[in-house]
Amino acid sequence: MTTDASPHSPPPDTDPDADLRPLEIAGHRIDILDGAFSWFIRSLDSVVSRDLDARMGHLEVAKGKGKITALLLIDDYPGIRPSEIAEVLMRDRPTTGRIIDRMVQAGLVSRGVSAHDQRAQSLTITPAGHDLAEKVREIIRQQEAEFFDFIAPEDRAQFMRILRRTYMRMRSKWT
Amino acid sequence: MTTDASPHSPPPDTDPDADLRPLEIAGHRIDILDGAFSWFIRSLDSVVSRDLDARMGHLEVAKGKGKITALLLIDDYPGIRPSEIAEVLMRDRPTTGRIIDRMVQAGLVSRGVSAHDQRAQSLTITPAGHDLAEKVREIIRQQEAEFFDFIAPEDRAQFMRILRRTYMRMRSKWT
DNA sequence: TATTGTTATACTCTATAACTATA
DNA sequence: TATAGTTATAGAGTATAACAATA
Repeated sequence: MTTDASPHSPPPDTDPDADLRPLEIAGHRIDILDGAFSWFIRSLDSVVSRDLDARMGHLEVAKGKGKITALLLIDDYPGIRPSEIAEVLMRDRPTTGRIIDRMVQAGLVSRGVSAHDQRAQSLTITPAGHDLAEKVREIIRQQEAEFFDFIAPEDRAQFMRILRRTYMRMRSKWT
Repeated sequence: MTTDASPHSPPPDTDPDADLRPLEIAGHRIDILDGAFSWFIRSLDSVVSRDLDARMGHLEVAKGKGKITALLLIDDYPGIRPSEIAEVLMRDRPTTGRIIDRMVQAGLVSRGVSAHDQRAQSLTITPAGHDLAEKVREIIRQQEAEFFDFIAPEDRAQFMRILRRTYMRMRSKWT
């Protein structure tokens, strides 16, 4: 474990018992919440999303969930359908449709009709959309490197493994 | 696609390499997103929050983040101040104030003036608020037991440890 | 009859800046 | 001057049900 002196060195994490102590904030123990997976996941989400919004600045896809994923999917899979995007997002179709509406209006994506099914749409990226996708990918890489730098190197692989597992299992609950 | 003959059978959980394979959804690999902590945390949040909302039904504190935490804090710490709640929530004071407004209007919480500082408020729970807090605690316990049942027993302690660490480190970023 | 996607409605949360009252 | 909290405003996401068109 390196002790690379960071400019803003965080509180001493040298205490091996730190992981076992009850959480204390503003002088109050957060007893009930401590121990609840849901509370941590929801709290983490707020902070990560706020940081991401700040990094996205005023790009078309800032704010909310789903826009980034939808953009990158369309960029990677020309002809993908809204319902497929909805499946990845675990959102309903009205919500997904509105996300796509925006991107079409912003000139990032264009809608076509699927060759195989007249009901379905075929989504493709525009040049402007592709440029944005590249920018977004770079921002995500930066956030991973800069924002999550506090995750101990020895924890990274394990954290990612558990997150992936959790995500895949959650999908089955979603139906 | 009509060539959708590919078997949909997801990887059996028995496969030890499942953790290493790229994620595939709706027949598409989610390459760039796979590997990003932010994406998993944000996706997990959506599902957990939706499940929680469903369990909360039409209780006063359903939907959104912060209401549950605020209610439980006030129930546990009579006289707590809005700014302390804001610190736990990692939210600004306008947002926190509005959460409290609601609870006051719903008769769950009452506002007083701090004995030590005329500027500050002293929040206390009402009988109705206390009853609700008890219900909420039970719902959270149920969700932890039922919804997160898919987290492998051997992963639980480690996942919680990493989540707690991550949460505490994130606080320093919040400022 | 089931599926793909849209429309309409009503309810939320969020961010920012400007304001007051007290310390 | 700094802190505690409020008000005002503008912008966005969310859930639900009902709808049209195609399979």
